[in-house]
Amino acid sequence: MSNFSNTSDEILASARNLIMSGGYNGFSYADISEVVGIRKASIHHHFPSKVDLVRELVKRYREDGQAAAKALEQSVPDALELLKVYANYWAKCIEDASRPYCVCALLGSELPSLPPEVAKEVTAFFRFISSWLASVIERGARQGALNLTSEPHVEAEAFLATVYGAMLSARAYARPEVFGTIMTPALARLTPTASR
Amino acid sequence: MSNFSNTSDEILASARNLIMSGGYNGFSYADISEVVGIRKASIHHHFPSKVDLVRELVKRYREDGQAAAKALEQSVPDALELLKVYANYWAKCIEDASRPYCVCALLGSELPSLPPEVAKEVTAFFRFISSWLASVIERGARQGALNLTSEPHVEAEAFLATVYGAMLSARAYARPEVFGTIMTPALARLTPTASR
DNA sequence: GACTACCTGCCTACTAGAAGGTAGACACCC
DNA sequence: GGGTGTCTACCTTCTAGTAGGCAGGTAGTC
Repeated sequence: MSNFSNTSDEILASARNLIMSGGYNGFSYADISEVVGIRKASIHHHFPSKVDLVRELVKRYREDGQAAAKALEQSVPDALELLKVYANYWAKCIEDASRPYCVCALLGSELPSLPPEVAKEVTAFFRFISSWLASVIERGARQGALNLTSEPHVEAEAFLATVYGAMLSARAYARPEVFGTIMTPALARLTPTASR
Repeated sequence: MSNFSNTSDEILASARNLIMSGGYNGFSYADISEVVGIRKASIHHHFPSKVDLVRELVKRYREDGQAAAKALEQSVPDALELLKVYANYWAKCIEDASRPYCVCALLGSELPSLPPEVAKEVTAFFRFISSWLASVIERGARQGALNLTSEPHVEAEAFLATVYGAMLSARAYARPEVFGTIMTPALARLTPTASR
């Protein structure tokens, strides 16, 4: 509560960036030490093991997501608008290359080879994000703000899959705009016919 | 051309399985040597470096995909049916856990940290699969076998993203049936209204 | 105020094991 | 005899992780 520019936060931030580009086995304590400007041993002081570090990282990632979701629901009452804001968040991240990939998308695909403690957190992230989207979509359907063709939870899974698939495509082709190309019609499909 | 049960094929097959679960940095020559029952040095005889091994692996993966796509187009003339067969191939792979993930999906998400030679092959795979899907969808639209709401190449990107996103979700929740849950409505949406 | 004790964050120096890779020998086969 | 496939033995570099020391700050006690 005293130190302003917290070292352990810097460690987590650089680990996040490194995972974002190469996954769990794609970075080492040496990589972090170079970025943060600290010795390897000092990282172990903050996070005794690599599992501790990544577990904490994913836990916070989920908690931050949960807080952002809550804030978003209060500031954006319209469900369709909310989904657009969510999609747009990723579009911006990918386009300006600031956070061009979701940490959990990468860890999720590596899931079978991840240490179980980390895998648990990653699964928890996906459960959160999918149930949040389902609740948003369910509410939107009740209010007539969304045009659904399936059950809300199915639409939520489809929407999530589209976002994460679009993220992969944007990366695989090295063409950030692909994300928008895929998301625009996906959002149009959810727009009520009256306002279309 | 002489050896029946080719050792280098066995090496490639086990590398494929290992990459499928943990990505490029998630396996080592020692892992392969255990599976194949051969010494590390013998693997270097077939594939001098790890880059050689994975480059060849992805190249063949793409070539096999191209051959399968060609064969599929001849045996399944209807575009919608073809997309169903393609989706069903992955559904089966995920459900019986034989090949529960696309090698290139994993390598694609790790793209920025991959050796450039490997990255090139992975990008080539995505370019192939997306242009193949676009051609199938374009043909289907011309023949009235598909119901499109966007340009064929946009529909192709959306379809591909859905497949790969659904793959990730199935893995992230450890629930194989999620793949089908997402793909069924996606395919229904492409079905012409007359036959719906 | 001074002494002691502890805590925090960082350091140097080190370890064991795993990583990718090499050198060279042996056996088999055309 | 030359090519192919395998082996043992080895190398270098990187990996996560440990041991122990030191500086600076804080808190308690006389």
